[in-house]
Order: sequence, then C-alpha cells, then structure tokens
Amino acid sequence: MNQKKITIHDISRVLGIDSSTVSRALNDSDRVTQKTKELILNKAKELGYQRNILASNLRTNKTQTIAIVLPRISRYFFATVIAGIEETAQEKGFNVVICQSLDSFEREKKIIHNLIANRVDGILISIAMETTNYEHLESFQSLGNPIVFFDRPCHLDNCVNITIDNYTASFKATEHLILKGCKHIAHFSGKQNIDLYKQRKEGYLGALQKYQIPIDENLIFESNLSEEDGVIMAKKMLENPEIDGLYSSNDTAAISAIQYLKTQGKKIPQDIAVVGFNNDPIAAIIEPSLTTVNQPGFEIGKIAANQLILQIENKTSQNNSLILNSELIIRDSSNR
Amino acid sequence: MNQKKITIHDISRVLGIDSSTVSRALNDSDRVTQKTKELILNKAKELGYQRNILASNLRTNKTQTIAIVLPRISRYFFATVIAGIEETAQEKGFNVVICQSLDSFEREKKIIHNLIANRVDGILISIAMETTNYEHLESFQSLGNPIVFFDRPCHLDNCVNITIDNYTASFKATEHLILKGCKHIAHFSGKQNIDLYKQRKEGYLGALQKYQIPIDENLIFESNLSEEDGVIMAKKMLENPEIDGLYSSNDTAAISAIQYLKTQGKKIPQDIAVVGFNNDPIAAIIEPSLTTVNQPGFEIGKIAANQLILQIENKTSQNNSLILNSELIIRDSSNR
DNA sequence: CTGTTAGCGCGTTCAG
DNA sequence: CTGAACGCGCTAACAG
Repeated sequence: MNQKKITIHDISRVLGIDSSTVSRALNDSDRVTQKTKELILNKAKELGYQRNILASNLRTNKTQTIAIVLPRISRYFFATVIAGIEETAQEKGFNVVICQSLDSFEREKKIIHNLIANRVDGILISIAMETTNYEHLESFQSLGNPIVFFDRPCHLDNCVNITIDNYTASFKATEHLILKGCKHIAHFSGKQNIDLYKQRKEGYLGALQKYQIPIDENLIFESNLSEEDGVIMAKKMLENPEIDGLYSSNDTAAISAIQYLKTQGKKIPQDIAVVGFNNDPIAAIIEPSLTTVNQPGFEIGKIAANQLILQIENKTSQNNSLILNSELIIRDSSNR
Repeated sequence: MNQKKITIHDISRVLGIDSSTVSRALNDSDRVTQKTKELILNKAKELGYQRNILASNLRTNKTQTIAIVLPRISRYFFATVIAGIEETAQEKGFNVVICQSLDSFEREKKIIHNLIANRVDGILISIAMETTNYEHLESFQSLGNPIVFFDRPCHLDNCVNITIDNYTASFKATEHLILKGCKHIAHFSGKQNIDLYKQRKEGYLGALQKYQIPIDENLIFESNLSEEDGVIMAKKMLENPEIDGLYSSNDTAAISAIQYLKTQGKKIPQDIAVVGFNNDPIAAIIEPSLTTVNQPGFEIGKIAANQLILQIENKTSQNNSLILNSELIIRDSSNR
C-alpha cells in the first residue's frame, strides 16, 4: 500500500509555478508558453504524476465515458458492434461501459437512470424490443447529452440513427432465392412494430412482386425469432410441402429451423434453400451452404461512436440517419 | 436543459439542519435519529434530490464499481459468468464494467491501468492466455483493492481463485467415452502452461489409467483450441483410423472438428464418439448428441462477485481457492 | 445525536 | 501569459 499521490500542487510547489498553470499545461491549453509546458510535463512525468480522474470528473461534470446499451452482448452482430465502438472510443480517449437490457424495458430504464447518475457523456443504444416509451432517454438528452441509435432506429428528436439498408438487403436476399429457382419462399419475420423487421418484410415482398411471384400470407411467419421460434416455424413449414425456399430475418431462427428440418429428412439446400441474416461464424460452421446477409457490425460501431463523440466534443446535436450498405454473403457452392 | 441540481445544502437550508447531518441521513448512518432521517428523506424526495456520485467518489476515493476483465464477452461460458456477476452486483449496489482483453497481455495491462485510474473498487478477472507477468495486477492490489480470479486461476498472493474441478470433470468425461466402448480416445488439449488445461489433461490420463488403457502420446493434440485448430486436429485424427473417441478440452475446437470429420464421411457418434467442454447451446444445436461438461458460469459469477464485494466492504484480503463442481451433460440418446 | 470545520484534487474565473 | 482565490458536492474528523 505505497500511497504516493502526486497532485498538481506538488508539481506547482517543486517548480515554483502556480497550480493553475500546471493544470492548464497538463490540459495542453494554449494559454501557457510552450517552454513552461514542457517544463511542467517533464516534471510531471518525473514525479510519476497521475491525474485524479475523480476530481476532474467532479469539476467538469464529465467522465470521458460513453455507454453502450444493447439487448445481449453475446449475439455475434452486437459483439462486432462493440468491437468497433471500442476501437474508436480508445482512439479518442473515451472509456466504454457496456450494459445489457436483455430486451427488457424495465431493465433498460434502470440502466439509463444509472448512466445518468454516473454522468456518462453519451449513449449508444440499440433499444429493447419492449421499449415504446422514451422518457428515460429524453431525460438523458435533457441534460444536454447526445444519444446515437444503431441497428434499431428510433424517431426521437436530435438523434442520429445508424442502420443498414434493410429493405435492399432483404430484397437482394429474396431475389437470390428466386434466381435459384424457388417458387414458394417462406419468410421468418419479426414483430412489425419494429421498423427494421417491417422494412425487411417489405424487401421480401418487393422482390416477390418484381418477379411476379404471388404473395401468400401463409408463408410469412412472425415471431421473436428465438431458437424456439425457429423450431415452431419449421414445424409449420412442414405442413406446406410446396415451400422450397426460406428467407429468415435472423440467423438464430434460421439455424434452429434448418436443424429441425434436417431431422425431419429435408435436405438443405436441395429441398429448401435458405437465406439468413447476420453473418454469424457459427452459421458458417453449422450450415456451410447457408447464404446470409452480412451486417457490417464493426463499421457500424465505428461510425456510431464517431458520431457520438463528435457531438460530445462539439456540444452539437444532430438529427439525421446514416444508412450503410450490407452485402450478401453467398457460401453455397452447391447445386441449387 | 432544465438544470435543477438540488444539493444536500438545499435540503439543509430548507430544513434548518446542517448539511453533514443531511449527508449522514442520506447514507442511512445510525448516528441520526429515525425521526430526522425520515424528515430529511421525505424532503429529499420532495425536492427531487439526486446524489452527485462524482462528488461522493472524489471524497471517498471509491466508485462502487467493480470490473470484469476477460478474454471475450461473446463466448458462452463468459457470457453466463457475466450474467451471474451482474446479478449479485446489482443486489449489492455495485456498478459493473466489462473489459475484453482478447487474450492479449498488452491490452490487459492497458485495461488494468485504466481501471486503476478510474478507481474501480475491485476486479474479477480471467487472465489472458499470454499473461505471465502480474505486475499490473499487483499495482492494483498495492492500492488496497481486491482481485478475484475465475476460471483461470493465478497464484498471486491475497487472491481468491474460483474454478471448477477440472481434473474430476475431465476424468468423468473420459470415463464416459470409455464406458461407451471407446478404446482409442484422442484428446484436444490446451497450452500446458495454463493450469486448467494441464489439469484437464491429467484427468484424461487418470481415466485411461484407471481402465488400463495404454496412453498414446500421438492421440494428444495440443493447440489454442480455436476453430481453425479444430480442423487441423481433425485432419490429424483422420490419419489414425483406430481413433474411436475424442475428448476435447473445449467445445469450439470439438465442434469444428466434428463438422470437418462429417464432411469426410465420418459418423458422429457412431464412428467417433465425442465429449466437449462448456455446455454451449450452440453445441446442442449443431450436434444434438454431443456430450459436454457443463461449467456453471452463472454460479461462478455469483460466487466470484460475492467474494469480491465481501472483501471490498470489509477491507479484508483473502487467500483461498473455491472449487465448484461441474456436471456432465449427456445428450446422446444414441446407440453407442 | 447533531453542528462545525476542513478539505478531496482539480479547473476556472478574475486580476494583473 | 501567469498567479490568487474560489468552489464543484460531498463526507470525515472532531467537538459538544
């Protein structure tokens, strides 16, 4: 427990320069001569000075910390987003705290209030499925702090939304199946109150329309897209032997459906061709022939963090949407 | 930006009670009458008082925050540990920050220094594979702060280690294969400088010995247990057609090996029976018959967090190891 | 049990 | 460009 706490006053005393000047020098203010700056910085290094972040936080009412709030850290897409955010945050000298909402509104609310109490400077969030009320986020904003939404957009004022072009991605994914010769393409869809799932469904419908394939509402299965939902929907699919294609709005559900269909003697992709969403490496292991839409999580994370930090540093608020391109990863070398 | 910052002085003034008493009341000190406590708490609620954590942190030089440092948050086992830690931390009123070392020593060092600078009260860590030098952790300790190791133990003084009984788990896993009739059991092993992999290898050897199965060093494959390693090792396995069993010290490698073996015409588990490690739900999807050792991540997380918080609150340091039981999850209903 | 006093370490006025 | 002085909001130590 060797307690050596060098403060700016120690430096100040040793050098005979006032502590306020030391403070300015340490913050690289332009109101200090280059010469004295160097003098101070050298002495600081020599004495092993380390700024007391806690004191600095109190004084500035800032923490150089941004928060990521998302449903689950273990999902591949989110894990890649986190990696992207951490990279740019580190570059810009920001700390990152990660919080899981588990798609629960109550948890999300608690998290935000905690973040407010801890004075994080900004929030990057993919809102919980359950969330339809945004007061908690507004109260964070009302303190003058920026919020950036990623993946799941939100039409709150003065916010940036970062998403991929879900319509086009879905369109291409469905088109891929059509060009493979599928005539009866099922769609695993998510809750329609979430924009992103709505857009994906529309992309699916758009592709069918373009190729003049009749729309059959019985081929559209709406769920939370969990593993269990995948099995449930696979069972429903088996009731309709005409189905020869599946476009799933999410890999998790697609994968468990594929597994179930296989146990029931279906061949993938010979009997049923599948396109999923999110380029999860696990998907590649399970079903090497699975075609998926790749969401560029790392880039999304970097861009989102950049936007947020820009707003924090300039104290500006923005209100725009950035839409990134996603690509279709086609793995099947197979004959279909 | 409605800035209403009620402080204890506002409450103090309104009530005509000194601010220090207000502070004590808000901290539920027993040095304040129940009556005045209520008075103060009510007024605080009425005025919408919210404690300024930053000021409190500065004054106490504490943050009510603990950090989790681990290789990768996306691994199933670690994700469950995080969940366990978050649960008990929340109960005890601690914040949690999560940091990924990506198994890099340099990153781990940076993280720890950052945590020191940010005055976290304690660290829960599963050290990076690369780490062999512990100065960064010692400097955290030297500030009087506790560290708890989980999963990957570390023989630092005054630390708690929380692990499962890797020897017994491996012994049972191998025994399971032997009882299934396997005679030539391969073992995917990790780097032997890590205790846990050494213990697992010893468990494997112990089981072979008990059943008087000769040990063949050519059946033991040492690697980092990545997906790529799984494929590499699967190829080596194919060179020895006698192999009828595989005990892998990690699911990831086991899974990719299984996938590869299948593409080469091997039937699992008829030709080669497999036991993996970590009860990852993905494993269950990919290979429903896979037997795995289940590591109780959630419990490990809870126990680890409890230990750490105990030490933080009592300012005591401990030096002991807790070893939890793990169980074998046998999924194969198959005929082998 | 409560009030008084005195900072925690830093950043930011305002003079000069 | 630099120094003096003050205060962020809270809590610890010491009285009484």
